[in-house]
Amino acid sequence: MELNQHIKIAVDAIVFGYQENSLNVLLIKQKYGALKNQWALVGGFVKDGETLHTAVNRELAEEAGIKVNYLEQLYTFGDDVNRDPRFQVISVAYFALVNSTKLIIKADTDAEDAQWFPVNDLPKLAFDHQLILNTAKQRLKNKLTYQPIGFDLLPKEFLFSELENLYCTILEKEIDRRNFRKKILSFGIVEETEKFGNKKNGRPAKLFKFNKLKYNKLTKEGFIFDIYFA
Amino acid sequence: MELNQHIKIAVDAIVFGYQENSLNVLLIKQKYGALKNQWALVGGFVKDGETLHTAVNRELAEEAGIKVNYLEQLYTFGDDVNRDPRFQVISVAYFALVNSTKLIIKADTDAEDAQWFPVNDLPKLAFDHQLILNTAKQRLKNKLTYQPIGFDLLPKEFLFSELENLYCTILEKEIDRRNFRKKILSFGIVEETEKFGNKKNGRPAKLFKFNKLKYNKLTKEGFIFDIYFA
DNA sequence: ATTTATATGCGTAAATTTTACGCAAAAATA
DNA sequence: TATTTTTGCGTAAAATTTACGCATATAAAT
Repeated sequence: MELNQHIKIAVDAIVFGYQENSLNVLLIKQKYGALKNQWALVGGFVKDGETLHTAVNRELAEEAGIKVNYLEQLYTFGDDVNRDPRFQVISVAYFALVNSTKLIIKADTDAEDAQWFPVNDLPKLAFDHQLILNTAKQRLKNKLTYQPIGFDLLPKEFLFSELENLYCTILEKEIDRRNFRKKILSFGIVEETEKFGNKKNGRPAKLFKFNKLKYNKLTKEGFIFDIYFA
Repeated sequence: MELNQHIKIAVDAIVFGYQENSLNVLLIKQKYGALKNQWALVGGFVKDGETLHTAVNRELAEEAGIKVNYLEQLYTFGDDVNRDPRFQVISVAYFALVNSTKLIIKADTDAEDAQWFPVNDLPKLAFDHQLILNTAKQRLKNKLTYQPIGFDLLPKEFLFSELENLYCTILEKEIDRRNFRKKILSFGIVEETEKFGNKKNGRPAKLFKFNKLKYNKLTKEGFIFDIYFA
């Protein structure tokens, strides 16, 4: 077979975190190479013999040193042959969620600098990374309504007000606090703990936790997570 | 930059059609090459300088000679480095819908054979194409409930019973005929024509058509297509 | 010609879910 | 002690979903 193909393949990861009522994304500035001094998504070329999944996990470890709560393939970008000015590169983008309250970005990585940026206040990004990020934002917005992935952005135990704010912030919508709580609780996948959060004001609020096992069980029985608010 | 990468990139297309109350998929059997005498999805290697979109459209034209109603990227398969026994190949899979009632596929030429197969009665497929197909089936099932893509499998003008059967068949569910009709009509995106279908038995049924422009307009205003039946 | 079978088109009551709030309780602060 | 703030629970009205009934229009059977 004559196959003269010189296209290269890369993986990129959009890592979302949620801090102080803001949806943030992890960006990297590399020490060396083509991306020196430019903010970019975590990512790099796939190595021979490596799977896509291995490649993206390796990049997450090497460049950011983080363990994500959620990771799924987002989209493969290859409709602009000049998206990388050096040569033709197709990028398989992944979409990751972390509980960023416990994130410490290691110093001894390939990255010169790594920082959280609010998705609504980003610096100029390398290549077509802004397009990739927009796609990821849209996916997150959609998926939040039909899969229980919001929990992957919060600590294991959280307040209902935190969950509610996360939904309002990401979906950019007003949601009635009481109806939101009722609906989430009606699913039976979130459980009350004995602990209380430490907010300054108001009545002390119980901490809740997401029961993933219960969710998986219910899903097998036909349950469909769905929260949409007009 | 030292980049010694030998992974090759291909595109594959899962083409769905709907005939005689059956969801079918288009398969190709090549007479030469690595896929000789094996049923496989439409697909092939991406050429240097070609976009993914161009590549998949080229393959659809070359191998099947069809014009599809709907095309979207499905998933990129690259988590099994031996999915192609020859060398490491990553495949970007696309998902296509056609109105196969008036479709003439390029049958049995000297280079290949092309045929429709019911998705529930398939021959053994090449490589990991069965996995790709399963992914596509699941995507179709999901998407059918939240995007008006069922119309892309039917003729421009169709009977309500045809639309209803399509939903029942693909979702593998019983749906109340009268409630289904009411719900679809309530969206205001399907219009009655003056024409009637030619069924053998029963009261003559009006032909309907999908108004895509209206759908796009409503979507901009916040409308969300959604048909789920317990 | 009349009856029977089949599929269509419209309607409606009951059950369920969503929506829009009211309000008391538990804490911090003035 | 009063005020402010946030939480937690409740409930009535509105909207939607669900489960059907039934007349109608045609072809096929008698």
